[in-house]
Amino acid sequence: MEQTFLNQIAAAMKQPSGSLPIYRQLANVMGELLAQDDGGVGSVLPSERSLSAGLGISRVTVRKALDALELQGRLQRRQGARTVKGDRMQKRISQLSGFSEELRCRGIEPGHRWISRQTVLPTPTEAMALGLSGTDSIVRLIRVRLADGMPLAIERAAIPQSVLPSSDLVGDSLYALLTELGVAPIRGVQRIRAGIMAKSEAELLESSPGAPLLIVERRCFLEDGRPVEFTETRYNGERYDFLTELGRQ
Amino acid sequence: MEQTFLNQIAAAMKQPSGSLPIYRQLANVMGELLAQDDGGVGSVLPSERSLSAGLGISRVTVRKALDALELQGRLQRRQGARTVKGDRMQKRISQLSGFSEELRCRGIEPGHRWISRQTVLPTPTEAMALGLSGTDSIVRLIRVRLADGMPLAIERAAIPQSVLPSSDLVGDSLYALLTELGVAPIRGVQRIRAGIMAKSEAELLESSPGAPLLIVERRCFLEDGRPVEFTETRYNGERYDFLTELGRQ
DNA sequence: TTACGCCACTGGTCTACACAAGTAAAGGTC
DNA sequence: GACCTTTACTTGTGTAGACCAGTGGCGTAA
Repeated sequence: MEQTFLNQIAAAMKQPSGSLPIYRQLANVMGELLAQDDGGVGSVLPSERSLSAGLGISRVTVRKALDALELQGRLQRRQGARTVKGDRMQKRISQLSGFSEELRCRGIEPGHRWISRQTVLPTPTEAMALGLSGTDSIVRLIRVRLADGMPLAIERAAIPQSVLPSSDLVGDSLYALLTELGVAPIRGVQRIRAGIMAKSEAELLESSPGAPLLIVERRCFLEDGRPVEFTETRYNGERYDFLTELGRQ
Repeated sequence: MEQTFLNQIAAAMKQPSGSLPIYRQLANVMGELLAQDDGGVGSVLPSERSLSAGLGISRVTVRKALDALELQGRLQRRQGARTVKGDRMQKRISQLSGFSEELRCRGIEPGHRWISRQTVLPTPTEAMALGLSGTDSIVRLIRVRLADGMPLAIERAAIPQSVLPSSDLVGDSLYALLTELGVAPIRGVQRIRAGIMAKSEAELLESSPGAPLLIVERRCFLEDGRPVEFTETRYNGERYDFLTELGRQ
């Protein structure tokens, strides 16, 4: 087992992969093998030293790759004992991903119904969140998000016009468009709170006034700190919840 | 500035701190200094090499400490440019910490009022969450959590009796006790959802029925996967919310 | 058979060095 | 003054080697 694993890694590492650092390549390759591998939780992996020797990579570099994989929960290490495969298959909510992507990961077919899509001036809240003056236009997108055809949430997104020139460009996936434009956000902060459904919201969500709402506000940034998006999503509290992992360290 | 910063670190590092690895000591010390320091975001920190030389620590070790701090968002690094102070002062919810600790970080004085504290048989939900049979006893702790004297949440914790022999041992902080017993949890999963306040809950929280609730269920484990704690906390949705960071990578 | 201790091996920490890649400021040229 | 080049310095990546501490299997002694 160990030898085959090592050979698989060696083979995969030989393929050119765009001049990534070695430790990152190794983490990617091992991550894929861990995902494919049928062996359940607890499968034993090659030791650091045999990886180092077998791949011709220094042990320090191997450890950097393993550090990353351990942080992701893909493997478990214990001093003195062998490194074994980890158990976290679920997505962490701390990942930055679009609504559709997240739902598909849960095995649910995402969808949406547009409520409005226009270029307007921001509300004070939106202007504050995006660091704009009141006279800088934004693109505001409001839609009902569907899960397997049922209304799940009301989403209200604001993007500076300097980032997204026109609301007409937006198709199904906002994230896909932002990626295409080269302004995909990579950092963000998120606030989660509870609320009560108003009558207008209850109609859109096919529920009843007074039902619980899970409200998520999200601000996303580019690497340089430029704000890209401010989104408020009001989930039907009876149909949705969040899973978070609480971390070592 | 740089020299004083270096001296402060050197002084703090001299104090014994329980045989932690050097890189962890350094990360802690620098973390505290970053928190105290009045210099705003962007303050320049000493270079890796000057830290290494000034403290008599190898650069690799210094880098491990800086890696940890960067991961926490306490500082920002850019190849070729100097390392500067970061902007995240808030705690990440993905940290595993007790209620009191978390509130103190927000500058609020925590408190609690016991409702009950007993050794009983688990409910089916608790037994499932803790991986127990229905005949294994648990310690169940129910209390109202206070923030600056105001009721903030109702907390209901279940701990296997094999972990916590008696409910009498529990004082103010459950986490402090678990740490003392050597069974402090280090991993966990958390579910966040919304609900509506019932009459009995509204009385305890000094609110009114129908108000929003933020419900957090948490399962915590030891390193080896042994469950330690299952807690449901029902926060007053009008007085509390969660902040999460969404992550690069 | 059981208990203990040894030992090979594992991951955890640390050092010292080297080169690559990026930044910013000093200095010169026009 | 505006612009470009040089240069000193920064962080990023990688290597080789060392020692420590914990694990688990094997052999030996009770």
